[in-house]
Amino acid sequence: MVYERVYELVRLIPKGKVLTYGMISRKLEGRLSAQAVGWALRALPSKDGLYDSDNVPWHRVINASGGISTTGKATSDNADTGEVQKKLLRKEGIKLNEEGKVDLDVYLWTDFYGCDL
DNA sequence: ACAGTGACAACAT
DNA sequence: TATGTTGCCACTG
Repeated sequence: MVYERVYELVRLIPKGKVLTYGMISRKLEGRLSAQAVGWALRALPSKDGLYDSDNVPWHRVINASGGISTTGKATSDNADTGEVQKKLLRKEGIKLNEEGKVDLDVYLWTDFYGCDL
């Protein structure tokens, strides 16, 4: 399953850093569109074995503007994901600006392109 | 096999 | 600056 590549990548994000969907997409070199990266996380089970919300820091993945995309459209097992994500980010020391966005200049995981997978 | 369904991004008004 | 449009592609039933 291609989604698992995304999960593996997300698992490598250091605490206190974030990545954007587009960056992950580019890292996977066309295997997956930015949108598909989002779908992968959307499909991430809350607790179901190898890849779940316990060992995949999905909250460190945000959109190109540094914002949270979950939009409250969540499924039954992930209701208020947007708020949860903000909380988790703050817990890791990531501060959000007035618009509730992450400051990419500060928290973006720039070494990402140097890491291999 | 087929259609519906999405946590996005880049570009064009 | 703010919307609209288009390309995107794996997963599920």
